[in-house]
Amino acid sequence: MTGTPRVDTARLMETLSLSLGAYYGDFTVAAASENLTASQGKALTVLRRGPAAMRALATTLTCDASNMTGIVDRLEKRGLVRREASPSDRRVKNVVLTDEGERVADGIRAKMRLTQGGLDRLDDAERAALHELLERVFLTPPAD
Amino acid sequence: MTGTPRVDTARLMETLSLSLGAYYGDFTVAAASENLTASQGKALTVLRRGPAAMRALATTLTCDASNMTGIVDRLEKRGLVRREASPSDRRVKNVVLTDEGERVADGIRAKMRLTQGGLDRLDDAERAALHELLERVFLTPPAD
DNA sequence: TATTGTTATACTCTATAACTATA
DNA sequence: TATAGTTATAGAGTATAACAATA
Repeated sequence: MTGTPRVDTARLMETLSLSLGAYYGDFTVAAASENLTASQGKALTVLRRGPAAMRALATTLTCDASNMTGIVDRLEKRGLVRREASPSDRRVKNVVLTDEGERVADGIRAKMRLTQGGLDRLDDAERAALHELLERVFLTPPAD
Repeated sequence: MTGTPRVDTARLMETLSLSLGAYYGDFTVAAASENLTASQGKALTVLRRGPAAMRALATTLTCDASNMTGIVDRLEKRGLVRREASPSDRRVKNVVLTDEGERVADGIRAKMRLTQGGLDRLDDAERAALHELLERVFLTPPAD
């Protein structure tokens, strides 16, 4: 058997770019339906994994630390997160998702209809394959 | 054989979020190294596929049409794109990549080291599988 | 000395609404 | 009437540089 035709890097990057655009568009619409910007929604999504210091949050969102102040300010004003002083290091402030914030974060994911619908097209084996391939490509630290 | 354990939707969405976040971070850093914002880099990437009207560009980038004016203004000022009057409809302006713009767009993709390195870990069959899965999930119109 | 979070600043992105020139 | 592109405007994101508090 000849198998599937070879997919060169340029084509794969193009497909990744288009896929990301579709995912990000879906996410942005879902966040907007909760009256949140994409950055605010992204911050909530990250915080679903647990509390994080301002600095760590900025690193995860790949933006400068100074940006987090305004983003967290707006989320805090809406009662979606709160700042907590770190017991171990008085310079550090941990950002924690409130119950309302958790509810909104769940709502965003639930509203990502295009992505959910796309994933529904895959059977169990395909879902497992996609999961593993993504982990290999993006979430494995470089051998170095 | 029991096969791979089942990957539920929540877990797959989480991995997608992290993976595409990594891709987007890689892209943003690459664009910044060419002194471009992510939106400007995205516009160049889209234009690599061919000229596009302002409106079509806005639709592809999922932003309001009014935003394109400023983005294209800045790209044009740097000589990376140019506006061309459409011969068929005098209201329409087609945005075209200049040679310099094409060079810069290629440069961005070449500098996405993390993504390229990640893709290098896959063999031909795995690359083909990833490509097909992404197309199925994100680039196939909903059955409706 | 180095680090955390904040502030001040300047520029860019973003949506909404109103305008113009075409169709 | 409807559509393409632009302008004006206001709010939000973004990086840089400088600062106070703490390590």
